[in-house]
Amino acid sequence: MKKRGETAISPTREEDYPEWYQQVIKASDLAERSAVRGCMVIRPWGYALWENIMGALDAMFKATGVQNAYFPLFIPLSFLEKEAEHVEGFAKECAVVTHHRLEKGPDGGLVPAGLLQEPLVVRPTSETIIGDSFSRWISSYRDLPILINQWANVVRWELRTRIFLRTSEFLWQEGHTAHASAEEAIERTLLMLDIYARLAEEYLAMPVIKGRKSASERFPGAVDTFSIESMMQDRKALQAGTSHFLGQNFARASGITFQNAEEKEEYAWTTSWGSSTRMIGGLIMTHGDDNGIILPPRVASAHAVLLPIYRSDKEKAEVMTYAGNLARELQDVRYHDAPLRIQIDARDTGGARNWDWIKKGIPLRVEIGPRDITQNAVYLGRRDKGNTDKVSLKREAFIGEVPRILDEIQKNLYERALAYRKAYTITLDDRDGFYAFFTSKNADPPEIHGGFAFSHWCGSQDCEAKIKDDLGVTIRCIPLDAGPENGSCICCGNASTERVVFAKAY
RNA sequence: CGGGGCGUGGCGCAGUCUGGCAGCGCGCCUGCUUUGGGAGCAGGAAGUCGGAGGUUCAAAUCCUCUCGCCCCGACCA
Repeated sequence: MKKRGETAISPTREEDYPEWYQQVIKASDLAERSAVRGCMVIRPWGYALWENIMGALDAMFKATGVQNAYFPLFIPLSFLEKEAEHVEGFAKECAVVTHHRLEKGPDGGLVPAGLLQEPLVVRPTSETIIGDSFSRWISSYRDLPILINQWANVVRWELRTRIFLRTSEFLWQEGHTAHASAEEAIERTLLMLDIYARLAEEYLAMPVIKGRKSASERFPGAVDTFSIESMMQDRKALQAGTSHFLGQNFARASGITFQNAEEKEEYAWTTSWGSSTRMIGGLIMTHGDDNGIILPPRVASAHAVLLPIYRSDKEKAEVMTYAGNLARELQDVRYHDAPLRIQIDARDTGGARNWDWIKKGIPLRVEIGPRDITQNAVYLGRRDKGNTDKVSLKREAFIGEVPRILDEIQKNLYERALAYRKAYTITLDDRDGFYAFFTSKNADPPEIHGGFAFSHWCGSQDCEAKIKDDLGVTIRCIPLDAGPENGSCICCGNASTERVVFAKAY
């Protein structure tokens, strides 16, 4: 690792973005690779972040009537087979449990024994097993809607993993609802999409585009898939949450029926929606800089760290008392209906201690030394500003101002990310310009290039596939807030009625 | 799963071509001196050189096999 270099993280984003991503996670103590292929260990600093994300989402879900429940990790193979498209979508990445016992093998090691009659699939998602429950819970239209969420881990046996963005096991929430009408189910699908957008924009400070997926990007078995899409600092798109209208496909597969008011039996209309630890990857790539991650205050693992500065033992005692009292007072301050999260780092490691917290992305660093005690003040550094850009504030004023300062940081991060996205979002109507936009000037390694292109698409899967083959660019979504507009397809030139978002994607 | 690259103390790396005591920087531990922007000096701990097998008097280095990681591609949240 570079010491006393220009930046705390090496390489920089510019030099090697994927490697920067790995290094920044390592340097921030968010997570690390594990002994198990493709799986990660989420360390306390990262898990606290996830807990805050969970807390925010969970409250929003519950405010719309959703209840939490828990379903088994194991899914009978036969359940997965019930929905044809669904099987096809997930079959390749399923982990399968075939045995239930270990025995001593001939060479002293343990070998699986006790073959299961029916193999169990480790859930890649839970539509089928939850559908099984729904089929028994629902008999009348009076039982509907049913609005369930579970916080769980899922396993998808990925060929290529990237920490937080695509791991074989990941943590997520999956919501599953059943309704008496298609309209109500669609309304729920879009409502949950809105909640994901709110989480991203208000809590993670990540501007997103809400949209509908093209048929080829749809969830296996869904009638319609919606997503929120966000631009990372390498200008690739990251899908940070998805919401699916499943029509009656899964109801049919799982036998979820109800008797309507006219005494007729009908299949229910279902939805599912999910968001995962992948959002943490998005957070890192949206806000991180060459000195580490930058945590938005609303979800930050901690809001402020107090850094006592002292020479003698006598000074240390005084400074520690001052810091301890300050910490207690700060913990009584409410920030968005919760106490401030405060840490004290009393390590006697000089300036290196500062850099640790910069790399960890904590919003506020509060230095407290003898000088501050004399002046009844604190010396404040902000992660959204330069590392040496610090100000002295009177103690009482600081305590009163913290929520406002945190909100200002939150806003700055959002504005910065939005400005970045705007700078690399382009409306393109000519094919050559489109190809040039998505082609790097350097072949190996390619520099950071491209972005989001709003272009017309005729709706043909052939055009979509051609652009993907030629450029590695896909349709991220068909934006919901854009109205119809006549134009010609960026690929084939045929008539088109709307613009879609093209980008390279994670 | 195909192509490329890389595995050497916690992190970053040199050493491999041309076999000969396992090294460097940072971090860590102890002591002293320091301290408002990555402190200095002295001492110290920490490695089955990814793993297995082979060649050799001798292997981090050569050969065979294998595992893992990273990048690109296909697939996916």
